[in-house]
Amino acid sequence: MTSTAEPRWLNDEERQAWMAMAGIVFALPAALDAQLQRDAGITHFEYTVLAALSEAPDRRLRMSYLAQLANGSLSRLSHVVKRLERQGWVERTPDPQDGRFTVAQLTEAGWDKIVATAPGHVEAVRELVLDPLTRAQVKQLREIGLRITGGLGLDIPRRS
Amino acid sequence: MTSTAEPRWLNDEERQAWMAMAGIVFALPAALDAQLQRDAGITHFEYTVLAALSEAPDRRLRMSYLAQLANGSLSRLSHVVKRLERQGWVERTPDPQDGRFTVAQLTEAGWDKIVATAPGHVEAVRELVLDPLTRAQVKQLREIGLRITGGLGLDIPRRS
DNA sequence: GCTCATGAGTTGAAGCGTCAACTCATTACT
DNA sequence: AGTAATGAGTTGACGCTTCAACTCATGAGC
Repeated sequence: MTSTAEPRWLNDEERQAWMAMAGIVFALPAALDAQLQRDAGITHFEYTVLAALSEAPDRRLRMSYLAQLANGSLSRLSHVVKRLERQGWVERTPDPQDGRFTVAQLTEAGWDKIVATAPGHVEAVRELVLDPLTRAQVKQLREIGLRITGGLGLDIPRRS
Repeated sequence: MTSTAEPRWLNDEERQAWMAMAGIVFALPAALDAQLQRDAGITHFEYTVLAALSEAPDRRLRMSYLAQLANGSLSRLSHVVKRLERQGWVERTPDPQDGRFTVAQLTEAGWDKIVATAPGHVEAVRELVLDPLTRAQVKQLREIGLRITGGLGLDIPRRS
Protein backbone atom coordinates (compact mmCIF):
# COMPACT_ATOMS: atom_id res chain seq x y z
CA MET A 1 0.00 0.00 0.00
CA THR A 2 2.83 2.41 0.82
CA SER A 3 6.22 1.36 -0.43
CA THR A 4 7.80 4.55 -1.70
CA ALA A 5 6.94 8.25 -1.95
CA GLU A 6 3.62 9.00 -3.62
CA PRO A 7 2.95 12.60 -4.63
CA ARG A 8 -0.86 12.28 -4.78
CA TRP A 9 -1.88 15.04 -2.37
CA LEU A 10 -5.45 16.17 -1.86
CA ASN A 11 -6.97 18.99 -3.84
CA ASP A 12 -9.18 21.61 -2.22
CA GLU A 13 -12.41 19.74 -2.68
CA GLU A 14 -10.97 16.51 -1.35
CA ARG A 15 -9.26 18.24 1.54
CA GLN A 16 -12.47 19.93 2.63
CA ALA A 17 -14.42 16.70 2.38
CA TRP A 18 -11.75 14.88 4.36
CA MET A 19 -11.60 17.56 7.05
CA ALA A 20 -15.35 17.41 7.39
CA MET A 21 -15.18 13.65 7.72
CA ALA A 22 -12.32 13.90 10.20
CA GLY A 23 -14.40 16.31 12.25
CA ILE A 24 -17.25 13.82 12.37
CA VAL A 25 -15.05 10.87 13.21
CA PHE A 26 -13.45 12.84 15.98
CA ALA A 27 -16.44 14.59 17.53
CA LEU A 28 -19.40 12.28 16.98
CA PRO A 29 -18.24 9.29 19.06
CA ALA A 30 -17.16 11.67 21.78
CA ALA A 31 -20.57 13.35 21.83
CA LEU A 32 -22.48 10.06 21.90
CA ASP A 33 -20.21 8.64 24.57
CA ALA A 34 -20.70 11.77 26.63
CA GLN A 35 -24.47 11.54 26.35
CA LEU A 36 -24.51 7.93 27.52
CA GLN A 37 -22.02 8.58 30.29
CA ARG A 38 -23.96 11.57 31.53
CA ASP A 39 -27.47 10.14 31.29
CA ALA A 40 -26.82 6.48 32.04
CA GLY A 41 -23.28 6.13 33.36
CA ILE A 42 -22.32 3.54 30.76
CA THR A 43 -19.98 3.46 27.80
CA HIS A 44 -21.18 3.16 24.23
CA PHE A 45 -19.83 -0.36 24.03
CA GLU A 46 -21.71 -1.36 27.16
CA TYR A 47 -24.83 0.16 25.66
CA THR A 48 -24.35 -1.85 22.48
CA VAL A 49 -23.94 -5.05 24.47
CA LEU A 50 -27.06 -4.45 26.53
CA ALA A 51 -29.03 -3.43 23.43
CA ALA A 52 -27.98 -6.53 21.53
CA LEU A 53 -28.98 -8.77 24.41
CA SER A 54 -32.32 -7.00 24.79
CA GLU A 55 -33.27 -7.85 21.22
CA ALA A 56 -32.10 -11.46 21.30
CA PRO A 57 -34.49 -14.39 21.84
CA ASP A 58 -34.90 -14.88 25.58
CA ARG A 59 -32.54 -11.93 25.95
CA ARG A 60 -29.54 -14.23 25.89
CA LEU A 61 -26.63 -14.75 23.52
CA ARG A 62 -23.39 -16.67 23.36
CA MET A 63 -20.36 -14.53 24.14
CA SER A 64 -18.67 -15.11 20.80
CA TYR A 65 -21.75 -14.13 18.80
CA LEU A 66 -22.40 -11.17 21.06
CA ALA A 67 -18.85 -9.99 20.44
CA GLN A 68 -19.52 -10.01 16.69
CA LEU A 69 -22.76 -8.08 17.08
CA ALA A 70 -21.08 -5.48 19.24
CA ASN A 71 -18.08 -5.17 16.90
CA GLY A 72 -15.58 -6.02 19.62
CA SER A 73 -13.05 -8.67 20.48
CA LEU A 74 -13.98 -11.57 22.70
CA SER A 75 -11.43 -10.39 25.22
CA ARG A 76 -12.94 -6.94 25.36
CA LEU A 77 -16.40 -8.39 25.73
CA SER A 78 -15.26 -10.65 28.53
CA HIS A 79 -13.90 -7.71 30.50
CA VAL A 80 -17.02 -5.65 29.87
CA VAL A 81 -19.45 -8.42 30.74
CA LYS A 82 -17.55 -8.92 33.97
CA ARG A 83 -18.31 -5.29 34.81
CA LEU A 84 -21.93 -5.60 33.69
CA GLU A 85 -22.28 -8.71 35.81
CA ARG A 86 -20.96 -6.80 38.81
CA GLN A 87 -23.70 -4.22 38.18
CA GLY A 88 -26.29 -6.99 38.14
CA TRP A 89 -27.33 -6.35 34.53
CA VAL A 90 -26.02 -9.56 32.99
CA GLU A 91 -25.40 -13.11 34.18
CA ARG A 92 -23.04 -15.66 32.68
CA THR A 93 -23.61 -19.41 32.56
CA PRO A 94 -21.96 -22.19 30.56
CA ASP A 95 -24.04 -23.30 27.59
CA PRO A 96 -25.81 -26.59 28.53
CA GLN A 97 -25.69 -27.65 24.86
CA ASP A 98 -21.94 -27.20 24.57
CA GLY A 99 -19.75 -26.45 27.53
CA ARG A 100 -17.28 -24.51 25.41
CA PHE A 101 -19.70 -21.66 24.99
CA THR A 102 -20.71 -19.13 27.61
CA VAL A 103 -24.18 -17.66 27.48
CA ALA A 104 -24.74 -14.07 28.57
CA GLN A 105 -28.25 -13.48 29.92
CA LEU A 106 -29.78 -10.04 30.39
CA THR A 107 -31.29 -9.75 33.87
CA GLU A 108 -34.51 -7.93 34.71
CA ALA A 109 -32.45 -5.03 36.03
CA GLY A 110 -30.46 -5.03 32.80
CA TRP A 111 -33.68 -4.90 30.79
CA ASP A 112 -34.89 -1.97 32.85
CA LYS A 113 -31.56 -0.25 32.28
CA ILE A 114 -31.64 -0.51 28.50
CA VAL A 115 -35.33 0.42 28.35
CA ALA A 116 -34.58 3.52 30.36
CA THR A 117 -31.50 4.40 28.33
CA ALA A 118 -32.43 3.68 24.73
CA PRO A 119 -34.88 6.53 24.03
CA GLY A 120 -32.43 9.17 25.14
CA HIS A 121 -29.68 7.68 23.06
CA VAL A 122 -31.82 7.42 19.95
CA GLU A 123 -32.84 11.00 20.52
CA ALA A 124 -29.18 12.02 20.68
CA VAL A 125 -28.46 10.21 17.42
CA ARG A 126 -31.37 11.99 15.83
CA GLU A 127 -30.31 15.39 17.10
CA LEU A 128 -26.65 15.04 16.23
CA VAL A 129 -26.77 13.15 12.95
CA LEU A 130 -30.20 13.20 11.32
CA ASP A 131 -31.79 16.49 12.27
CA PRO A 132 -29.03 18.68 10.80
CA LEU A 133 -29.50 17.03 7.39
CA THR A 134 -32.11 17.40 4.67
CA ARG A 135 -33.97 14.30 3.56
CA ALA A 136 -31.88 14.20 0.41
CA GLN A 137 -28.70 14.35 2.46
CA VAL A 138 -29.88 11.47 4.63
CA LYS A 139 -30.14 9.37 1.48
CA GLN A 140 -26.76 10.58 0.26
CA LEU A 141 -25.20 9.76 3.62
CA ARG A 142 -26.46 6.21 3.40
CA GLU A 143 -24.88 5.75 -0.03
CA ILE A 144 -21.61 7.37 1.01
CA GLY A 145 -21.47 5.27 4.15
CA LEU A 146 -22.05 2.07 2.25
CA ARG A 147 -19.27 2.86 -0.20
CA ILE A 148 -16.75 3.73 2.46
CA THR A 149 -17.54 0.84 4.77
CA GLY A 150 -17.49 -1.41 1.73
CA GLY A 151 -13.82 -0.54 1.29
CA LEU A 152 -13.08 -1.43 4.91
CA GLY A 153 -13.78 -4.78 6.48
CA LEU A 154 -17.50 -5.38 6.18
CA ASP A 155 -19.62 -4.66 9.22
CA ILE A 156 -22.71 -6.27 10.65
CA PRO A 157 -24.86 -3.18 11.09
CA ARG A 158 -26.91 -3.10 14.22
CA ARG A 159 -29.50 -0.89 15.86
CA SER A 160 -28.95 2.61 17.17
CA MET B 1 -32.09 16.92 26.16
CA THR B 2 -33.55 13.72 27.52
CA SER B 3 -35.88 14.12 30.42
CA THR B 4 -38.73 11.68 29.81
CA ALA B 5 -39.61 8.98 27.29
CA GLU B 6 -39.57 10.14 23.68
CA PRO B 7 -41.20 7.86 21.11
CA ARG B 8 -39.38 9.31 18.08
CA TRP B 9 -37.77 6.19 16.69
CA LEU B 10 -35.91 6.05 13.40
CA ASN B 11 -37.64 5.15 10.17
CA ASP B 12 -36.02 2.85 7.62
CA GLU B 13 -34.23 5.56 5.72
CA GLU B 14 -32.91 7.15 8.86
CA ARG B 15 -31.89 3.84 10.35
CA GLN B 16 -29.95 2.86 7.25
CA ALA B 17 -28.22 6.22 7.13
CA TRP B 18 -27.34 5.99 10.80
CA MET B 19 -26.04 2.46 10.50
CA ALA B 20 -23.85 3.52 7.59
CA MET B 21 -22.54 6.40 9.66
CA ALA B 22 -21.99 4.15 12.64
CA GLY B 23 -20.01 1.81 10.42
CA ILE B 24 -17.76 4.65 9.33
CA VAL B 25 -17.27 6.02 12.81
CA PHE B 26 -16.37 2.58 14.04
CA ALA B 27 -14.15 1.30 11.25
CA LEU B 28 -12.45 4.35 9.77
CA PRO B 29 -10.43 5.47 12.82
CA ALA B 30 -9.43 1.86 13.41
CA ALA B 31 -8.24 1.49 9.83
CA LEU B 32 -6.26 4.74 9.86
CA ASP B 33 -4.74 3.94 13.25
CA ALA B 34 -3.77 0.52 11.98
CA GLN B 35 -2.09 1.98 8.90
CA LEU B 36 -0.01 4.39 10.97
CA GLN B 37 0.85 1.77 13.55
CA ARG B 38 1.91 -0.69 10.92
CA ASP B 39 3.86 1.66 8.64
CA ALA B 40 5.27 4.10 11.18
CA GLY B 41 4.73 2.68 14.67
CA ILE B 42 2.92 5.78 15.89
CA THR B 43 -0.65 6.57 16.91
CA HIS B 44 -2.88 8.89 14.96
CA PHE B 45 -2.64 11.46 17.71
CA GLU B 46 1.14 11.35 17.64
CA TYR B 47 0.97 11.77 13.87
CA THR B 48 -1.27 14.81 14.26
CA VAL B 49 1.14 16.35 16.76
CA LEU B 50 4.17 15.81 14.54
CA ALA B 51 2.27 17.06 11.49
CA ALA B 52 1.14 20.21 13.26
CA LEU B 53 4.67 20.97 14.41
CA SER B 54 6.06 20.32 10.94
CA GLU B 55 3.83 23.03 9.47
CA ALA B 56 4.44 25.62 12.19
CA PRO B 57 6.92 28.50 11.80
CA ASP B 58 10.35 27.21 12.85
CA ARG B 59 8.62 23.88 13.50
CA ARG B 60 7.83 24.91 17.04
CA LEU B 61 4.60 25.59 18.93
CA ARG B 62 3.47 26.27 22.46
CA MET B 63 2.01 23.21 24.14
CA SER B 64 -1.37 24.79 24.79
CA TYR B 65 -1.81 25.87 21.19
CA LEU B 66 -0.55 22.56 19.91
CA ALA B 67 -3.14 20.81 22.07
CA GLN B 68 -5.89 22.85 20.39
CA LEU B 69 -4.59 22.06 16.91
CA ALA B 70 -4.40 18.38 17.69
CA ASN B 71 -7.87 18.32 19.27
CA GLY B 72 -6.61 16.96 22.57
CA SER B 73 -6.32 17.94 26.19
CA LEU B 74 -3.17 19.52 27.52
CA SER B 75 -2.68 16.55 29.81
CA ARG B 76 -2.88 14.12 26.94
CA LEU B 77 -0.46 16.19 24.92
CA SER B 78 1.96 16.36 27.81
CA HIS B 79 2.05 12.59 28.11
CA VAL B 80 2.41 12.15 24.36
CA VAL B 81 5.14 14.74 23.97
CA LYS B 82 7.03 13.03 26.75
CA ARG B 83 6.98 9.87 24.64
CA LEU B 84 7.92 11.76 21.47
CA GLU B 85 10.77 13.41 23.35
CA ARG B 86 12.00 10.00 24.44
CA GLN B 87 12.03 8.99 20.77
CA GLY B 88 14.09 12.08 19.94
CA TRP B 89 11.44 13.60 17.68
CA VAL B 90 10.52 16.59 19.83
CA GLU B 91 12.28 18.75 22.42
CA ARG B 92 10.67 20.85 25.12
CA THR B 93 11.97 24.16 26.41
CA PRO B 94 10.38 26.91 28.49
CA ASP B 95 9.28 29.87 26.41
CA PRO B 96 11.90 32.66 26.85
CA GLN B 97 9.15 35.25 26.34
CA ASP B 98 6.93 33.88 29.11
CA GLY B 99 8.12 31.16 31.43
CA ARG B 100 4.61 29.84 31.89
CA PHE B 101 4.55 28.45 28.38
CA THR B 102 6.43 25.42 27.14
CA VAL B 103 7.54 25.34 23.54
CA ALA B 104 7.63 22.03 21.70
CA GLN B 105 10.25 21.96 18.95
CA LEU B 106 10.34 19.36 16.20
CA THR B 107 13.85 17.92 15.88
CA GLU B 108 15.53 16.99 12.63
CA ALA B 109 14.75 13.35 13.33
CA GLY B 110 11.13 14.30 13.96
CA TRP B 111 11.01 16.14 10.65
CA ASP B 112 12.41 13.10 8.87
CA LYS B 113 9.82 10.95 10.59
CA ILE B 114 6.83 13.00 9.50
CA VAL B 115 8.20 13.43 5.98
CA ALA B 116 8.55 9.68 5.72
CA THR B 117 5.12 9.02 7.20
CA ALA B 118 2.83 11.63 5.67
CA PRO B 119 2.61 10.37 2.08
CA GLY B 120 1.53 6.91 3.16
CA HIS B 121 -1.07 8.31 5.48
CA VAL B 122 -2.50 10.68 2.88
CA GLU B 123 -2.60 7.77 0.50
CA ALA B 124 -4.55 5.73 3.05
CA VAL B 125 -7.04 8.57 3.50
CA ARG B 126 -7.47 8.74 -0.24
CA GLU B 127 -7.94 5.02 -0.61
CA LEU B 128 -10.36 4.62 2.27
CA VAL B 129 -12.42 7.79 2.07
CA LEU B 130 -12.11 9.55 -1.27
CA ASP B 131 -11.51 6.85 -3.87
CA PRO B 132 -14.73 4.92 -3.12
CA LEU B 133 -16.80 8.05 -3.80
CA THR B 134 -17.85 9.83 -6.98
CA ARG B 135 -16.93 13.48 -7.36
CA ALA B 136 -20.50 14.43 -6.58
CA GLN B 137 -20.42 12.37 -3.41
CA VAL B 138 -17.21 14.05 -2.31
CA LYS B 139 -19.03 17.38 -2.50
CA GLN B 140 -22.05 15.96 -0.70
CA LEU B 141 -19.82 14.57 2.01
CA ARG B 142 -18.32 17.99 2.64
CA GLU B 143 -21.77 19.54 3.07
CA ILE B 144 -23.00 16.72 5.28
CA GLY B 145 -19.88 16.90 7.40
CA LEU B 146 -20.18 20.62 7.87
CA ARG B 147 -23.79 20.30 8.96
CA ILE B 148 -23.10 17.56 11.46
CA THR B 149 -19.95 19.08 12.91
CA GLY B 150 -21.80 22.39 13.11
CA GLY B 151 -24.22 20.79 15.53
CA LEU B 152 -21.36 19.56 17.71
CA GLY B 153 -18.74 21.78 19.23
CA LEU B 154 -16.93 23.53 16.42
CA ASP B 155 -13.64 22.10 15.29
CA ILE B 156 -10.46 23.65 14.03
CA PRO B 157 -10.01 21.57 10.91
CA ARG B 158 -6.44 20.62 10.26
CA ARG B 159 -4.44 18.82 7.63
CA SER B 160 -4.76 15.17 6.76
C1' DG C 1 7.00 44.99 47.40
C1' DC C 2 3.60 41.46 48.83
C1' DT C 3 -0.15 38.68 48.29
C1' DC C 4 -3.35 36.53 45.59
C1' DA C 5 -5.52 34.92 41.41
C1' DT C 6 -4.85 32.90 37.05
C1' DG C 7 -3.60 29.76 33.81
C1' DA C 8 0.22 26.57 31.66
C1' DG C 9 2.09 22.43 32.25
C1' DT C 10 3.23 18.14 34.75
C1' DT C 11 2.33 14.13 37.35
C1' DG C 12 0.28 9.85 39.24
C1' DA C 13 -3.76 7.02 39.87
C1' DA C 14 -7.61 4.80 37.83
C1' DG C 15 -10.29 2.98 33.88
C1' DC C 16 -10.62 0.85 29.46
C1' DG C 17 -8.74 -1.81 25.31
C1' DT C 18 -5.23 -4.88 23.37
C1' DC C 19 -2.27 -8.63 23.30
C1' DA C 20 -0.43 -13.00 24.52
C1' DA C 21 -0.68 -16.82 27.50
C1' DC C 22 -3.50 -19.78 29.62
C1' DT C 23 -7.60 -23.21 30.80
C1' DC C 24 -10.97 -26.11 29.32
C1' DA C 25 -14.65 -28.64 26.64
C1' DT C 26 -15.29 -30.94 22.52
C1' DT C 27 -14.12 -33.21 18.24
C1' DA C 28 -11.07 -35.73 15.05
C1' DC C 29 -7.86 -39.08 14.31
C1' DT C 30 -5.56 -43.51 15.15
C1' DA D 1 -9.83 -45.61 24.56
C1' DG D 2 -6.04 -42.21 23.97
C1' DT D 3 -4.05 -38.35 22.09
C1' DA D 4 -3.88 -34.26 19.56
C1' DA D 5 -6.12 -30.33 17.54
C1' DT D 6 -9.44 -26.79 17.70
C1' DG D 7 -11.69 -22.96 19.31
C1' DA D 8 -14.37 -20.41 23.31
C1' DG D 9 -13.49 -17.83 27.03
C1' DT D 10 -10.71 -15.87 30.80
C1' DT D 11 -6.93 -13.57 32.78
C1' DG D 12 -3.02 -10.42 33.72
C1' DA D 13 0.28 -7.18 32.01
C1' DC D 14 0.99 -3.24 29.39
C1' DG D 15 -0.20 1.17 26.91
C1' DC D 16 -3.02 5.13 26.31
C1' DT D 17 -6.55 8.61 28.02
C1' DT D 18 -8.83 10.96 31.61
C1' DC D 19 -9.22 13.20 35.90
C1' DA D 20 -7.78 15.59 39.85
C1' DA D 21 -4.08 17.43 42.39
C1' DC D 22 -0.06 19.67 42.20
C1' DT D 23 3.95 23.15 40.82
C1' DC D 24 5.24 27.27 39.00
C1' DA D 25 5.60 31.77 36.42
C1' DT D 26 3.25 35.89 35.72
C1' DG D 27 0.15 39.83 36.31
C1' DA D 28 -3.35 42.39 39.21
C1' DG D 29 -4.62 44.70 43.27
C1' DC D 30 -3.44 46.70 47.54
